[in-house]
Amino acid sequence: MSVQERKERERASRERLIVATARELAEQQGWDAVTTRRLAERIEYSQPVLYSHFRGKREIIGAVALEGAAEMAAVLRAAASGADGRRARVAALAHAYLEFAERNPAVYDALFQLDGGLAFAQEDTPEPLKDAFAALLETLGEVAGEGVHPALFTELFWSALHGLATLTRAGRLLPEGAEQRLDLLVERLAVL
Amino acid sequence: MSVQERKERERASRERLIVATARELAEQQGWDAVTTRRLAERIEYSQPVLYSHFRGKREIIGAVALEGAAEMAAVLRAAASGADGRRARVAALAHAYLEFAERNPAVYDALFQLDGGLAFAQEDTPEPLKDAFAALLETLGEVAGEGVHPALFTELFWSALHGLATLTRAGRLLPEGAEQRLDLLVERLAVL
DNA sequence: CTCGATTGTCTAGCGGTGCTAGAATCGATC
DNA sequence: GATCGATTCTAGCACCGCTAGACAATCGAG
Repeated sequence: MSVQERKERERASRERLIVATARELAEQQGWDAVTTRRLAERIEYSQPVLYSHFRGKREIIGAVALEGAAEMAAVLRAAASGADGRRARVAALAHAYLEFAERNPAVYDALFQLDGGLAFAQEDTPEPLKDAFAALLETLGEVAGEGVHPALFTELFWSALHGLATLTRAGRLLPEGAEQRLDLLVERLAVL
Repeated sequence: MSVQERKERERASRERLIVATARELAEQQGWDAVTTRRLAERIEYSQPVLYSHFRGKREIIGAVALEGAAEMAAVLRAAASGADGRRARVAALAHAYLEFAERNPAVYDALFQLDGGLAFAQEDTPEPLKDAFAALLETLGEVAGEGVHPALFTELFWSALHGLATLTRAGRLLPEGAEQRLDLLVERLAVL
């Protein structure tokens, strides 16, 4: 059975290559540039090979999103654990979130702007997505305030971060106010 | 010169028809369904006619966005002026914003999710967009709090609303918490 | 009232997209 | 080394945004 195992390994490796290449191409030239033809060329296979791994382009986006969610969760936890005190932790978390969005725009788009065919806020939500939310919840749940459900507070705080991330990137907000907006958000929304 | 005037009127009327049809089609079946072919067929002209009015599809989206911005500004002002007291005004404004986004998803997408080729937060920003922001500012500027720049506070509050609007529509937030999230946002972020 | 010029609109087609049927090739097994 | 199943490729579909060039309708001058 070793032959079959080797084939499965190679297949899995090729799948990782597809996802990594899609992500790389998207970060370099935007998701519009990620066409099945270009992607196939970059991995040095023909187009139909992509469809033996994924149902379609949407699923490839979804795979990038899942990978990104796992990374984001790690980044958020690292930021939170590197700060002392509630206020500092929340500020570090918020800052890390926006920085992740800014440094990985294509991944952020895959997660929240594009249709990756992923389920959210329900039973069959993939684990990495639930975990990324959990990472937010761990820090934000502490500052929800009395009588406020931690998850609901986290949803609200997250929405604000998401709004800042997307509107900033779309050039809809004055760039010089970024830091002040973030301070204000932490100071006002969180019960410190 | 009456002939020329009539032609100009007819041309302007056809342009309105294009924008209205694009909007209608987008609300009915989503922006993906708004193709130049389908749009041309609906207005009973051939494709190239669209390009005698707009540089391309992006500009048509932009036209829908501008129309939507004007409507949104009116809706926001109406909501704010129909409430007494700061707290009620802010709550009414926020509620009206989210309701507009929910009831006009295609217009909201044209404004903030899709590329309509419009400038933002700078000199050459079209008037309706500046005015929609102004409508927010009129109510929110009052509750920025001491030492906080009203425009910056408005940007933050708007970001939170935008995040709630987009994440809600994408099914990323638990639907039953909508009202509570909104209450919390108003209560915490605004200085009442 | 006719005729040429101008304006307006359409047909047809370009290069691109996501995706797939069926041919061709590869490679493990006998 | 031949066979046969799994794998990969070639070629093509219907659709996309957009445009060149043919055509028709309209206008102004004689």
